[in-house]
Parts: sequence; C-alpha cells; structure tokens
Amino acid sequence: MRRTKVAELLGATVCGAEVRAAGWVRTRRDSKGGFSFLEVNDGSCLANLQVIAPDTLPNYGDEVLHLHPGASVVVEGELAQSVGSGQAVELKARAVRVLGGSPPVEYPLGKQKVNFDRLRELPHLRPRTNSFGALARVRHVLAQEIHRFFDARGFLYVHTPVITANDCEGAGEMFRVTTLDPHSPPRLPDGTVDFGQDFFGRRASLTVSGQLEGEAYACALGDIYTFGPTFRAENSNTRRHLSEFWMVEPEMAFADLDDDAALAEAFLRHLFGAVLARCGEDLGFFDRRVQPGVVARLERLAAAPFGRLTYTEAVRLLETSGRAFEYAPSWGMDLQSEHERYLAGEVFQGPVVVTDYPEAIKAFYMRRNDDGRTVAAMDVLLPEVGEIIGGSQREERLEVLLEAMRRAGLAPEAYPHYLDLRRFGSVPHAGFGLGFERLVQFCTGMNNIRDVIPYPRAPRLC
RNA sequence: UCCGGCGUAGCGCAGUGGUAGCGCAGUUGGCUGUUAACCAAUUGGUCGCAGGUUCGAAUCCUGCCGCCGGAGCCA
Repeated sequence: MRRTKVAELLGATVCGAEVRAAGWVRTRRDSKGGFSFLEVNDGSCLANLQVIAPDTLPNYGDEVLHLHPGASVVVEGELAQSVGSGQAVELKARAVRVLGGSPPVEYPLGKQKVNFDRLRELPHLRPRTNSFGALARVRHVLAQEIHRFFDARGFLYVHTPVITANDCEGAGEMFRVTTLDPHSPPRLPDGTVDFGQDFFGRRASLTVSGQLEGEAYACALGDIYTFGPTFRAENSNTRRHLSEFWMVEPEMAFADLDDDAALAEAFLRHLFGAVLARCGEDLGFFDRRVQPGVVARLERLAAAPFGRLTYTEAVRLLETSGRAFEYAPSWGMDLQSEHERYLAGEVFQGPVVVTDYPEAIKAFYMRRNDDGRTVAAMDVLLPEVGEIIGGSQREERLEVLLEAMRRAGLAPEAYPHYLDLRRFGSVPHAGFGLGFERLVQFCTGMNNIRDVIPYPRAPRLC
C-alpha cells in the first residue's frame, strides 16, 4: 500500500478507506478504554493526524505504549470520522510499525514549548516543530511564486556566479575564496600575497550581488532576474542581517525608475496575495502564536497601493513631523532606522517607496538626475522589517558613469565589462534587489531573520 | 564594531552574602474518546568559564566566552 500524506488524509471527504500514513509522533495519550491516541505529523501540513491505536495490536504493550515525541511510525488502518471533537477524521490503526524510537529526556523536543533561541541550537531538529514546518512551507511557496511572477511577465531566470572576481563593489565586505595555504602563501617581492598563483589566477570572492552580471544579460535579453545566495562578510549582529542570504534581483532593459518602482510594487503585492491564498493554515498559526495581526496586515497590503514619495519630500515630512528623533533628519543624511519606521509604520502604515536620494549617499552606478544632486534610486520600506528592496535606474551614459566612478575613487579599469555595456548599444535600464529572508520575516511576523532560513550563517554562527 | 540586558536541573524560570528551589518534561502509580489532558509520588545541579574579595559567593568585583535586544552597515 502506498502512503498517503497527512494533508491529503485530513482533506478527505469520504471515510472508510484503508490507508497508510507515515510520520513522526508528536504526542501520545493513553486511554484506559483500551487504546492510545497518537498525534502524527509528516510535514505535509501543520495539523497532525490523530491515530487510534487499540490495545489489541500485537506490539501495543511492547512498543506503542513506549512511543515518545520524535519517534517515527508507519500506520495502516481505516480512515474514519472522528468520534471526539477537535478533528474531523482519524486513523483507526490495524497496524503500527515503529521505524525509529526516540528516547525521552534525550530528545530535545518534548511536549513542552521550546523557544526560538533554544531551537536555534537545534537546526537539524527544529523543522519538526510547528513553527519551522510552517516556515519551510511558506518559504517554499514564496520562492515558487517569485519564479511564477517573473515567468508570467517574460523575465528570464539567469544564474549569476556565486564565485566572482568583481571586487570593491562597495556593497560590503566580501568572503575571500582561495586555495592558497594560509600559513605560507606565495608572496610577491614586496612581501604581499601573490594571488596570481591562486586557483583563479586572481583574487576571488563570494558574490555580494548578481547585479553586474544581471545587467549584462538584461542588456541583451530585455528582462531578467536572478534568485540565489548572496554573501556579506560584515560583522552585523542584528535580527535583520545574515552573512548568507538569498536575494532576488530583477533587471529590465528600456526601463526607468518609474518602471522599476511599479515592478517592485506589483511583485510584492503578488507575493502577499499568493502566500495568503496558498498558506492559510500556516499563516493562521503565525497569527495566533507568533504575531497577532500578521494576516490582516498582509490582506491590507495585498489590496492597497504603496506609498510613494521622494527622499526630499521624506526629509521635509520628517522635519515637520514634530517628532523628537534621536537623530534629527536633514537633507543629505541617510534615513535612520527610526525614520524609516516612522514613515512605513506610522505615516503610511504600509510599504513606502522612497525615491531620488542624494548622490553622495548612494552607489556610483545609479543614474544621475537632472538636478545634479540626486540619483534615480529607490528603497521600499516595510513596517517592522525596514528596507526590503533597494534598487535604481542604472547610469547608462558612459561619460557620466566614468565621472561618478572617479568621484567614488574607483578605477574604471576594474570594470571593463560594465563599461562595455555603455560603450556598445547602451540603453536605459533599471533593477532592484529584494532580501528574500526579510520577505519571509514580514509575511510570517518572525522576529529574528535567523529563524526564517533553514541553516542561518552569521558572525560566529556556521 | 558600539550601547544595554541575560547566562541557575533536559526546557522555562525564581533565588541579591549563610543548607540550591518552583513549574513543565521524564519515571512509577491512579483516572479518562483524549487533544496545553488531569491527580499523586519520584529522579534530576561543576549556578557560563577563569581569577579576586570574604569566615562563607549562584549572589559582590575584574577579565573572558556565548546569547538576546537596540544602533551602525545593508537586503
């Protein structure tokens, strides 16, 4: 007999069928009425399957009565309407086969609640909890919907490299990739390490962004996106940062900042709507146990247009808010976390797109505006989570780009490919980067980003 | 990296200078179509690590390690 997943069994409308289920025991309750209740979960959905194990089973005394949380079982029997309240159907077992026992005391996940801090020390076992099962399913759906959204709009999925020789992009500290012996690397006459003898014949690192490669493909194929792991070696110790995270980076040719912002909004609203439609049971769990109100918030944001204002307007709004900020807002300074929280959390109470930042506080590749002091950049700010998207229209004018690189102190020779895109058939183009884990955080209400990725990588955590 | 808080039983916590405690889990027994099950008994400790003050330190002091929250950097 083939096994049927619990999600399918619980959705069954006809009872009486002979079925096989398999999963991990969450709890066991014994009745003196001649049977035990087993709560079995197989990860296919949040809910457990209630199994009725009668004492007439040949292994009842020896095995069933000694089943503890974490044990794995295969159960065969009749799917029946439940006598008790609390579940529609239950499985009346004719056979319970114990695949793997789970010694109590030694198994860290008992019946009692275990908090997220503790669970973080058990990355191999935490997917067996309600929270992390739900997280894995929501994360999966969001990833699938990202591909669906772009595919439906004719964007090509491009695989940009994880290992790159693009250095000093200014996006952050990079992890070095090397096969040199750290104790005695080859050295140049001046004593510095000779990376010419390294595996790639030059310095190489893990990517901090697929944007540069993405631009090249957009400037040939039109609309593309990347979705892959990204690495930052910054010593960031916050609930919003990881050393290894997943980033979505669409790039559009023949597009300006307005197109970029419109794409970002359509993208996020599609994802909010999709996760609501497909993850109702799991979102309900987050709403009850993690962050009350998270579902209502998603429903509101899936329906309403985003706020939209320029950096200059944002600063004026902050200055005249009458609010006492720890850091007084002023034109030319980057927006502080408290400013972003005020804009997204209080003024707009939802996502806000802030555009046209001062040139001095943004990256060299962002397109210079006609006012001569701002660039066509945008950030999408969410309540609670803060910046979830950073993007821009790219500078497509060769001379203007070279000038920006000089001002940023970057050597144009280090970016021959990037400059070639402006030299040969240059076109206006724009794109953005979305932090996937921050999206999952926002959709689930999870407080710490380390809890929305299966195996978090952060300083002192690997 | 900076600021603040925390580190005591498997888990969650109390204990602020004088015999190391409670709840949950576990074990045993009782009860029950149960579902955060319930009732009774019971097992379980290098008080993060190192040093110092003191007759005496979980408690006070110093250093280190780890974790959490906030800030910075960003997605």
